[in-house]
Amino acid sequence: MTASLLTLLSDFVGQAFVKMDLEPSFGKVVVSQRRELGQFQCNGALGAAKKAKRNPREIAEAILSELENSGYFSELSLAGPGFINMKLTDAFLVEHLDALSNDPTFGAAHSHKKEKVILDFGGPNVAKAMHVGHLRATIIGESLRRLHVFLGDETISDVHFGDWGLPMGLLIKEIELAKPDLPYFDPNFSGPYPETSPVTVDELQLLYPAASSRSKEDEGFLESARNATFELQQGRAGYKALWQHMLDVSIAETKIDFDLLGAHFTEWKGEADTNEYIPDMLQRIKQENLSEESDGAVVIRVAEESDKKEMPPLILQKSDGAVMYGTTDLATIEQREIAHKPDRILYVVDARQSLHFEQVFRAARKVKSVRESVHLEHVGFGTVNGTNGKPLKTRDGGVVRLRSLIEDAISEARKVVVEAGLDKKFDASELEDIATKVGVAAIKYADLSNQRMSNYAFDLERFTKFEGRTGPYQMYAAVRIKSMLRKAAEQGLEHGPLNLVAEAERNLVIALSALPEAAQGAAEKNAPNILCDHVYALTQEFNSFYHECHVLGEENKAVQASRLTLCALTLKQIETVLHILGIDVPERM
RNA sequence: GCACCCGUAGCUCAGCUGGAUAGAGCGCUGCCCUCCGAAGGCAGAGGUCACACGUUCGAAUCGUGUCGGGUGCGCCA
Repeated sequence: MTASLLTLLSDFVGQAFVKMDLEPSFGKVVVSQRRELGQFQCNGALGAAKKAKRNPREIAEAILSELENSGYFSELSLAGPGFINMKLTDAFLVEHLDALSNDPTFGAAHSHKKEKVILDFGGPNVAKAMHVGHLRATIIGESLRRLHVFLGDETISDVHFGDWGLPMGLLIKEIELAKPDLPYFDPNFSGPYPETSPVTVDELQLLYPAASSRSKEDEGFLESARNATFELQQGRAGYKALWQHMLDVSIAETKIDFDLLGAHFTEWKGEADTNEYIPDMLQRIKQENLSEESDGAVVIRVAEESDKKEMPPLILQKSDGAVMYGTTDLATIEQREIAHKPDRILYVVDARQSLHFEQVFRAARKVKSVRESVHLEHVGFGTVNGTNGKPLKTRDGGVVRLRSLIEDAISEARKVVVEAGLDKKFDASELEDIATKVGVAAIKYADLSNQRMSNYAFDLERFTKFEGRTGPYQMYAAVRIKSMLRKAAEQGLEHGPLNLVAEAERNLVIALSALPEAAQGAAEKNAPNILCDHVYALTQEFNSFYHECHVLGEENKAVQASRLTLCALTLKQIETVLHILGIDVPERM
């Protein structure tokens, strides 16, 4: 494995700072924002000067003379109040890239401390079809999962089904109203219960809204649903059997969506999986005097002296005896700690849940659910709005189903692909594969390239233009390289050692070298948009190169062989990053 | 009322652990396919970084306050 270029340079420049009794961290080198002045820059002299109360230009000059002796740089200059601009020799760039070409992570995993990371994302609910709200949870969560895999972490991903609260009681009672003769409601029925579900997933999706609105009008119905929830949690056989059916048909349905989006889960657990564990946990917390009774409910206080805001307690048990999702979340943390001993648990859930997670995390610390070192984090995200800036709705004001969203994008892609004449080049199945990949890539890139916490407008018309800064733009660049490499192979052209002769080639090498920092930054901040920026900068750099430097028509065989190597490496990196973003690149498009 | 998130070009958004001339896409104006795929490239116009004050040699970035938008605040998830 190889260290990243920027790390190497930063360490090297850092040593020069150390020689002047300054901290090595001032040596931080980044890709230059002013490319005409240099390939890389270091602004550390300014910060160091401030801290040491010295003259920044003098420090920079001393650093510069230190660097000059190394032979790594073809150009070094000092600008403004103390900016150091650097250009590396071609030999240095080539040597570094050679080392990188055998590293599947391009140096990104080199300095990464390996961890065991649990990602909790997806979060579908029984009976409720996945909707826009699940789009971001799934796309961002899966991307973070792939990022951690890329960096060498061990990952566990749990879909964490919403399958245990009041909605279950509401559904049970609603089904009882519709089909009272089913055996599930008869407490004297001794089984066995039917093997097939009495309700289809489509029926469930009608039953839940019906139950929900009924509960708002009919206090008695709500009361019976609460009671059914409690009885379910206590293990009433008929309810449990019915619940299992509902869960099974719901899981089958959500798998279709997750497959479409390429989300991968190692665990299909839900809130209900904590049920057996909860009594002991509550007992333990009570014995340790960490919980108390309040208005008939059992709560755990999580407010702290330093709080600026009001921090309500976490309710462990409602006054009717049933537990809520805060309790199952807490129990889930304990189960994960016992089963996996993770270093990190990430919850990719809507930002509106931030108070809830703060309560749960505080409770987890208070009752020592996990070792202190375990990092618990709510990775929130903003809402998906329509073009009017308000939450996305269908024309008649309903919830937009995730499935229809994806299908719309794919059918839009299908149109574009046909307009481009691809239907004459490829058979029906390849065409469909391409349309699917293009449509899904458009949605994913549009979502991931936003800063996580901001809301964004879902504008399918804009997403499906497939021009400019879009998923398909990146795919197109990759496909074009594939096409070129295929032709080169057909002509028997060999790849060869790097031999940089054009500025566009050097720029491309520099763009390639920036992946480790992008990947690590994305992991630290849980921010896939940093990787979106990186891959976009890379494809742009490649496209410039592509127009300036010909490959197949190049007469100098050494230059041609070098360019083939460069193209292959660029392709590999683009595909690698797109894969982290959940975007598949077809062979042709 | 209190807390959190957001306010950057006509539109949609990056940049926010302070650093040089604030970037991109769309849209707009021009170029570039008798050489590797034009879903592409090159160039141009377009900005009081919501506002005010403060910290600093230096602020879109940090602090305080104001305004505007979104969200949340005990028995739903």
